Amino acid sequence: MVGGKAAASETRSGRGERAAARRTAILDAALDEFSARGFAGARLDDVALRAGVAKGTIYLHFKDKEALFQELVRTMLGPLIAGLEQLQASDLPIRTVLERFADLFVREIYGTRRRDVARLVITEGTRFPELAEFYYREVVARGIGAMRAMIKRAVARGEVRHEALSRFPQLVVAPGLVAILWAGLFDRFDHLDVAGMMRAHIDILLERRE
Amino acid sequence: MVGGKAAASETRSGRGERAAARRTAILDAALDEFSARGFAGARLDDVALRAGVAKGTIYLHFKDKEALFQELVRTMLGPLIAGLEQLQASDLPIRTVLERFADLFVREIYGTRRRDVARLVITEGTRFPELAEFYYREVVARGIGAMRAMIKRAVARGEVRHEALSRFPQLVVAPGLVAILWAGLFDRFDHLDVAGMMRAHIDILLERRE
Amino acid sequence: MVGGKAAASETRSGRGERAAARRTAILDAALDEFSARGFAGARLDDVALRAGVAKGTIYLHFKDKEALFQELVRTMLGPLIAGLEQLQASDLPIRTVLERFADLFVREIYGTRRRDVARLVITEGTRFPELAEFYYREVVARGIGAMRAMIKRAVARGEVRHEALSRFPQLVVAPGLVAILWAGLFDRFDHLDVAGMMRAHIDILLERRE
Amino acid sequence: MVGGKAAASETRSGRGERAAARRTAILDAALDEFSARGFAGARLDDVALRAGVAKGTIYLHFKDKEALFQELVRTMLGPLIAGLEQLQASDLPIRTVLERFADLFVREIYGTRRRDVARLVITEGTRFPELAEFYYREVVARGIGAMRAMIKRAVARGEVRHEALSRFPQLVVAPGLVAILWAGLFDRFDHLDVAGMMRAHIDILLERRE
DNA sequence: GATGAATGAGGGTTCATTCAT
DNA sequence: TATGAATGAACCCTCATTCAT
Repeated sequence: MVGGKAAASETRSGRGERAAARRTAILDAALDEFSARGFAGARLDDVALRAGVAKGTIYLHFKDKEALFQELVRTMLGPLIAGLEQLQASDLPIRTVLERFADLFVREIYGTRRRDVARLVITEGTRFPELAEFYYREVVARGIGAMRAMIKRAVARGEVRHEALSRFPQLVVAPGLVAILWAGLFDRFDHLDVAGMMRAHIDILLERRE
Repeated sequence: MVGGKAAASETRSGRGERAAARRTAILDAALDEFSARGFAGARLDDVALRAGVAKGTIYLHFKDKEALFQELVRTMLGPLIAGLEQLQASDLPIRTVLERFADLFVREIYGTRRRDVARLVITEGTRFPELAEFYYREVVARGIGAMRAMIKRAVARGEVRHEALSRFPQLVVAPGLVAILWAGLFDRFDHLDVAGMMRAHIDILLERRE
Repeated sequence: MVGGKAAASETRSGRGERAAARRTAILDAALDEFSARGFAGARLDDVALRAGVAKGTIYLHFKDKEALFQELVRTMLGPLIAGLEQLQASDLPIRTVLERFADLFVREIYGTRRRDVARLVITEGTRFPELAEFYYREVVARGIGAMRAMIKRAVARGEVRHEALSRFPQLVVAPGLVAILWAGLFDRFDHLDVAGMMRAHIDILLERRE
Repeated sequence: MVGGKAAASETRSGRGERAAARRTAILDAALDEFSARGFAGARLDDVALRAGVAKGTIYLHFKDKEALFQELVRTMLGPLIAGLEQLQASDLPIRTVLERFADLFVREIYGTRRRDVARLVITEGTRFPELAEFYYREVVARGIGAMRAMIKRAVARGEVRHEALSRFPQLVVAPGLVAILWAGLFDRFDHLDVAGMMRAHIDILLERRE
């Protein structure tokens, strides 16, 4: 993404710009390597090679391997957290909310490299207890809470018939997890039409029959 | 040398019995360590310590670290594959099948150490392409196929209204995945009633309302 | 000192014996390297090479580079501390005490590898504050105290005329320091007859004229 | 380019003056760092930080880390060498010479940063053979020679009774070494009155009793 | 001259694997 | 068979040195 050879043509761009580009290149490369080999299995040598920088350069931007990993996650998933807040407040019909949610998921996570970051959170979470805790507090607990509130309202309005769904909002997001894991493990054998699956899922939750 | 000094202390249990016990102890210990630290992060030193054997002993039973990991998975999940076959043939009502399936999952996977093995397959699958392929072929493809066949029959019988479900049997097992991942990541913050969730899930799929 | 080739002929010697021999070989090699290059400059690779072991073997015996250094010092100078206690109690004529002291120094420190260890304490002490403190408490403070007590007694008996000497017992041991430092820095240019210097020193302190 | 934009801000102080100030700042900072961590342990990053210059600037003034070290020593101890020559020629009473010598030591070395430089020569001398050789030739050999000559004269005059002292002039300077080393290692535990010790030392050498 | 980002060789440490006992 | 000391390749990280700006 940021090639060494391009330096000459970048004469114009300022120092900070180049530094940011390098940082991004390192994060990109790190995502590739962590995804392919996991945190412990990834080698910073390979990250550097892939990013087109020297090994030492990584340490100009990140304190150590763990910081690189954590910043990778924060940088890429952080912005999504803000987006979550809006859903909570919305008073739209539940179908609209779920469709937007599914659409957001497919376009902003499943369809981007964030999918791999999410996979990393899932697969490495156990080894980074604070990371798991952070995501529980900032994303999961809030998301589950918001979802539960919306479902309760939808039940009250008669939009949702399964009252039990409010006790297990996890059921709403379960297909998203399956999509992310399937992509990493089995998509090469059998491609999964995630958008279609999400639509079917919503139809089932809301009892629309074909 | 055979039948030498050690004979007296071997009393009843045969050599093979002791060897098997050791093998099991190593697999048990390996599961603990791999679960806690991942494949790359686990140390055979710790596995040996936990198993109560010397480090070298591991190599008498397993070719190397990777073989230990693969055999751990095969040993613990293998028997389940056989069980899967039976479901396929059954001609019971879909609700009964799903309830048995959920029950089986909760008792035989979620409630046992197999849960951790399943987690390992999910979290380390990417680093073991053949493992992923093996599980795709032996478990996932077959399971998805069987599930799809059953759903189609159920749709034909009018037991299931959502025809799209047969296109995405993944939706049926999605909560199982959530349960396994939740247990490893967030259960310490917020315990999940998995059996309850599975019941709610089935009710939603089959449109029973409370 | 402990050659790898000799292994075959050591079949008889027990495991612990070999381990001790290796430990000694590593300490020997470490002393050489630390003496030649200082703590920071010494490479464990070279220590291992010189000791005839693999680099990893060092870590079977010592936690890390610093522990190796500290144990080197403790192992080699520790026994001397015990010897110090005896001098304190003695009621012999001051000349006898000083002569024995000088003799002990020349034979047990200056004439052995302990000389290099002592040099290391002096040259690296600043970088190992606890080491410096340990030696201050265990060796220097006690030694100075014992020396002062003996000098006071000697002054009272008329064996020593310079009462100020009891205020600065450091003057008694100063030539020992010079000897140790001279050996490391200048002996190759100009050999110093340490035993002779110590005799002259005592004569001066006790005012015997030739 | 020469006499360009910077000219205005340079007002009175010439370019050379500023360069010299920088050089001095670097040497000062280097002394601090080398003293605290030794040659190998000191980081040029820290030297630059402490000197208030960029890391690269050090290389405008010194070829490399070793040159910085060597120049530090030469710059600070060089002037003393000249002073040594005078003593040799003097024909004053030995007591006067020794008192001046002690006074010079306390004021010009022990009481200044030269004390730390001297410590460095002692502690790092082994790792810089040419430095050790240089100091042997320029300082030690000459100093010892001058001292010996003076002592012989003093013996001839009857000022000194211990003829052996001329064989071991090291005994005259030994307390100076003790002072320098004590300052770095133990002064924080037990302060040493160096001036008092030097006076006592001279009294002992010259047999004045209290 | 001055800067500080970038480099990459080097070194401490870990750990899977081997093998003599 | 079982052991665990020994090995050494591999990897993270540091830091002296360079060089484009």
